[in-house]
Amino acid sequence: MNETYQCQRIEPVYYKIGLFSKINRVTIKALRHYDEIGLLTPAFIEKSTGYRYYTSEQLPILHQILALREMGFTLDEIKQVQGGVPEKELLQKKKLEIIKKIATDTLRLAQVESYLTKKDEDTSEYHIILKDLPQVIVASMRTVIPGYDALFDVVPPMGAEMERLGCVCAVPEYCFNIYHDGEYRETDVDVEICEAVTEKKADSDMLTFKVIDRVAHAACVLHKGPYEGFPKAYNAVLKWVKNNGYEIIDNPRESYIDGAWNKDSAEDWLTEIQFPVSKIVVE
Amino acid sequence: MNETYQCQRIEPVYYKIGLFSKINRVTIKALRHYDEIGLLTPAFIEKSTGYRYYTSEQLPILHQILALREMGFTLDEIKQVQGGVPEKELLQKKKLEIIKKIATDTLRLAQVESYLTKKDEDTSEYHIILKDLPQVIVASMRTVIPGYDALFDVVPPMGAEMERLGCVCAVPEYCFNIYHDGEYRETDVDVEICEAVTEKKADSDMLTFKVIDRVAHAACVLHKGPYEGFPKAYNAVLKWVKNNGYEIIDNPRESYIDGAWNKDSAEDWLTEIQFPVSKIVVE
DNA sequence: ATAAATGCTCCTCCACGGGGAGAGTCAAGG
DNA sequence: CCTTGACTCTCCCCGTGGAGGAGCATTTAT
Repeated sequence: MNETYQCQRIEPVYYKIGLFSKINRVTIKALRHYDEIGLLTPAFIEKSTGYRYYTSEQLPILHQILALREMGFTLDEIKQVQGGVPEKELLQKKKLEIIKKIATDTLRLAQVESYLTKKDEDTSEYHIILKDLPQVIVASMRTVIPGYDALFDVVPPMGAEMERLGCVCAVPEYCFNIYHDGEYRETDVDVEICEAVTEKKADSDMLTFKVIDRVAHAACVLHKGPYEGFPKAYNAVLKWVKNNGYEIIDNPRESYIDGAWNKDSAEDWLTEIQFPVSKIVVE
Repeated sequence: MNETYQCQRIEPVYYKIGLFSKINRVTIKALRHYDEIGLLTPAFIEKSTGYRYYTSEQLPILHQILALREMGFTLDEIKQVQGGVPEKELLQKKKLEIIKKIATDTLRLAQVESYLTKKDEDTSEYHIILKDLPQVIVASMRTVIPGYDALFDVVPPMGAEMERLGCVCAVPEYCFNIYHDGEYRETDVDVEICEAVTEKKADSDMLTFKVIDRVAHAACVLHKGPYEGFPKAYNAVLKWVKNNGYEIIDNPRESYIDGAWNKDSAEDWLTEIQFPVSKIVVE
């Protein structure tokens, strides 16, 4: 039989995998994969050779698979559709999924861009991350000090008082300051020094015990080096918060990790600045 | 040594993996994984037990990792950053990546939505996919026929003529019509019947041979059943094209896959409708 | 008859871990 | 000193959606 015009009448009943893949612009690998997972079984497989043979009846199924795949469905979801799960339901679900993905990507984009612009003016190495701060019980001492240096004078007595009351520090250790002034100031600073403990004790003149609620989202930055560098770190966080569509919902905390008590060089001091924030809802 | 206020002065030099994971809200699995791939090595690993011990010096590195990860960097890319590859470059690259991803997701969203609205009014099962139609050599016969039924009268003589000229059909077989009327009409239809062949022959009165250029993007839909159903299929494609931000750039093709020549029942006929399209660029 | 093209199965790889098995370690309390 | 429970270790399999390749069988064309 020659291969001339007859081809229009004599349909090649079976397509081998290579031809079928060319017709539909799908890779052979993919077709075999679909067979493997039972998504698209060839019309016929010759037992002796294992060759897969497809017919035009597989075309609509394959088209459906390709269409759904393009829309971002996983092969498993496509299988569900074939299994009779209402397509509409899955489409709705998928729609929400995509919307969510676009939202997170948009956020990422903003983040990357905020990094890029920050880099332009300032080569600092701040990395802002969002954290979830758990609820803690703290021993708290609120006082007004003449300046930041005075911190070193008030902390040791606080430690002594905690010992006297039999406090046990929480693990992980968490010691932080909250500044209650609405603005940055160098003198007469209204500061609250908090130390996480395992349980409440009776309040004393110096100390009060309280529960500090969980903060679902806090923009945090690690600052390495002496405390003079704090303003830069604060600026980095503030800029990030602005650029990424958050707003500050509470006073920031300074959490002391490494300091004079365990590191000789001020260059090795480590502090984390934590800003409770909340996503601004745009409508 | 008791565990009271002293904790502020006696830094636990080493954090075990569990504590370190709690402090930073990272899973233990992830920390071990980072160690494995050399992204964040613990400060010290005890040889006898294999326990990993971290110190506060790992904190900034981990923060950087987390920040970059949140921005969508892969661990490998983060490793490159640590290896000295300029961060800025990668950020730029990542930015473009994200923009691209948002674009495709937006497209997907449009597609899903177009499906959802279509489903509301019409339970048809059309799946539109984008294809890349390759360049082909065709034997072409352009003629005006009184009506669609007349197609069956003109195709057989065309086959005979092809045989006379010694044509060899291409594999995969590709036989399609192009309608040159600007609008839909029932009578005096200007149709061009094309059949892909392996090489050009001399033109005859009936046939001309030509090369049909590749079409980078064609919106395609498979129609199963008799030809009366075509309008619905056309509508589905047209709606899809509109909803997904494409425009039609050429006449549609009807590609015949199964028909009267090999299927007894008209319900089994299979035709693909192909619209050359192009993405509308929004600026 | 022989060579080229095509087909087959089986394997590893990608990113980012999750989940669990089975075993070894650490700290506190009795 | 012993137990208990919490913690840690390594090792292995699982998931996406295939890509890439090795090694071997089959078909097709010259």
